[in-house]
Amino acid sequence: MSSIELNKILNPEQLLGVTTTEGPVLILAGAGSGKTRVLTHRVAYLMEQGVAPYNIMAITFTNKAAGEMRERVNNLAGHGAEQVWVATFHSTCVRILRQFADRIGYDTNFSIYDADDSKTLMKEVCKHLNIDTKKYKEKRILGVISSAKDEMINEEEFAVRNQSDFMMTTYISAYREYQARLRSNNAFDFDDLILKTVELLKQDPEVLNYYQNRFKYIMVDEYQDTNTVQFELVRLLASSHENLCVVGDDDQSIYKFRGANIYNILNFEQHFPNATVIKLEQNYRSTKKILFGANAVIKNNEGRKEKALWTENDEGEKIRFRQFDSAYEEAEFIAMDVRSQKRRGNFDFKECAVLYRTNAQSRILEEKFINENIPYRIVGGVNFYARKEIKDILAYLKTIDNGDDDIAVQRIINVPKRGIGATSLGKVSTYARENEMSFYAALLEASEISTLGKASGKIAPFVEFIEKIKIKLPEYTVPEVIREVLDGTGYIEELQAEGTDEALVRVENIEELINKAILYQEENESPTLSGFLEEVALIADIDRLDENEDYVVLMTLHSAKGLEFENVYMAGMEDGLFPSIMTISGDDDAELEEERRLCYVGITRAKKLLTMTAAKTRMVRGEWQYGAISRFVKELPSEIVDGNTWEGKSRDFAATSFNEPKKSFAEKKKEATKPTVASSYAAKLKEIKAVSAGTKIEKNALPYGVGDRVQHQKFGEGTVKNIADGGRDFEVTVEFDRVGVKKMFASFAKLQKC
DNA sequence: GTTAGAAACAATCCT
DNA sequence: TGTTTCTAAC
Repeated sequence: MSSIELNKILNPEQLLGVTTTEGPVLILAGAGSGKTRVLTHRVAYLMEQGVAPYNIMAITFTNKAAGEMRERVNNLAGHGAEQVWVATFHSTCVRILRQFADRIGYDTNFSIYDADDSKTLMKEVCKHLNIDTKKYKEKRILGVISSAKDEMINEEEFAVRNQSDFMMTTYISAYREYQARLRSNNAFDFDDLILKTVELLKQDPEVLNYYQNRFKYIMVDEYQDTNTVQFELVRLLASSHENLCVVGDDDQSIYKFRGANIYNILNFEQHFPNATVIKLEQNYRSTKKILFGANAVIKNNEGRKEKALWTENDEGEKIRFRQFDSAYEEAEFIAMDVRSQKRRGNFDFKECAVLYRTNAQSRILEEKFINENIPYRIVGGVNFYARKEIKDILAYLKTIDNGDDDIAVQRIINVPKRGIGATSLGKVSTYARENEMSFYAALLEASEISTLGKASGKIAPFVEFIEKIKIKLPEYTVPEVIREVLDGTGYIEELQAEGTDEALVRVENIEELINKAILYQEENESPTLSGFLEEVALIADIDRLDENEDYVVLMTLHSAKGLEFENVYMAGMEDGLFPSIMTISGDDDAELEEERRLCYVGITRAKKLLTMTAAKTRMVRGEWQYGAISRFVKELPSEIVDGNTWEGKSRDFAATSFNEPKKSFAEKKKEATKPTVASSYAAKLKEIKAVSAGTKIEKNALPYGVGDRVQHQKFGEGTVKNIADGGRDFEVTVEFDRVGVKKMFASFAKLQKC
């Protein structure tokens, strides 16, 4: 692709961003200005200029962004593009550490601890150090440690800096002990992945040299979100060639709370005095009215680089605003409006997104979406991989993979119940500490531990079970290891015996984990257990979104960054909720400005239609809360807003055009179906065997038939009247005891035989 | 050692 | 309101 051709598909600023390959470049890319397009074309352009793909690196924050970039680069650049290093910060560091962690005293098959594991470890630390957790909450201590790590302060440095402050002594010792235990468990927490990589590069010139030579051209996406230690990582890698291109938007900096340092972008030109600065100000995403609203809101912020986004797009519809008496009605309106938009052919479900400030708001929305039988997907809240059943299975895998990981071993030694309680565990722990060995190593010698008595007999079968799998590990695929664990523990059977809705959802989640493992096994050239564990450890909920399926997405405003939707709802636009109470009550303007940037991010997600809603009352933590209309709503110019109740009498939304006409129930149900393949545990096991045998996966059968009694999450029990094959899915007719006859697609209804 | 039920407590947003 | 931790009884 020559620059003449590029000329046609890129505007002059974008073109400059693509072709300015040498030296530091800062691209200030406004929302919807085509930054991904610039980055991907830049990679292709570099390759065309003769740069080896092997020497190009692109770093993002989420796997989703990395995946998209990878796909687009592959399409654009073709052969050799797969050698370009496209990865998130965290997976980049994991890859480096898997290679060289032994140089900083870890084993290369280390575990990665998520927030949950870290908390468990911190509890042990507090207990060991006799820290009063009423006074110093584990979470608080972890927060202090995490912030320190973001600022590149390790435990020694932390001690030095705070030695004169006796209020900090507890934190100092907790940090020390926590790190010591991570080390002996051969584990890194999330922050460590980056901090330890930076330490490795700093203390080992050979390794630094190796990567500096490899990464001759570096690109960083969402640069406004980088924290101090991430900046240092990038700086180290780029310091020999200085071909560093960063792309970001200071107006979309919304991660101060996790250490993002906005000065990384604001002071880029000071860090790199010879930097080229390029501004992308033409927006290709939103209508004029939406963009006008976004600009009007963000201009109330002071600490920002001046820019003026503009667009050639249509004028568009006004931004709708509606206030309701309760959050209940608000949610109902959104669900009905989505339904109505779909019915009128305006938007598919997948073109709609509901954004909110706090995860707690999702529950009531979810309820209404289920009632309306609208397919939806909630992003965030409890991360899929943080669910109990998933973590249990993963803990087994970690135990098999890294026996030094005490947290994993202790998590599952008594799951399912083996009659090994806290007292026995304490004895094993003591023995392990006295003999300076890992917990698992101590378990192997359980019969030698005199204090244990007959409890050692209960430990033996567990250890034998793990050892048996370990021996066979080389011949197993990852899904097979999971199957061994499930078979050997009876985990699924136990859940099925329980029979509650919740237990059955857990079974489904395990099925999804198996699916993930199958996919991993198929798509990787050299699949390993460590590799799989690493992949799932770094997966964020947002990464699981699939654009091919037709569902409405519900998520926080934070999760929405980087995404775009035709039709966007911003729910809960109330002072006290958004902006949140702590930013209003505190007198820190910077915090309010960050909330405003968040609002800006929300508005600019919308392409065609934007609707803001508020509730006068909502239930928060068990008590009713009254909220005035958000100040951000009032910052919108009234001429582009439809339904601005704050300026006069409230308007009845029922009288406006999006009130939907009556429709039959059957039609409604039909619209809310989700075309995926039904699944069952038995079918999943069949898949595992199929994959292991190298054969094709077949379409699954349903675990119930006509005449069977089934259970639905919302509608309760009923009898199956009919099952029709609808191509990719089955359409099931059920007569429910409480709510009558309903037709639904099997994969969406998630019916369980009872 | 396990379990159920009571009491305490919770403060956004996330890799 | 929803979740986690504590307590008491099996």
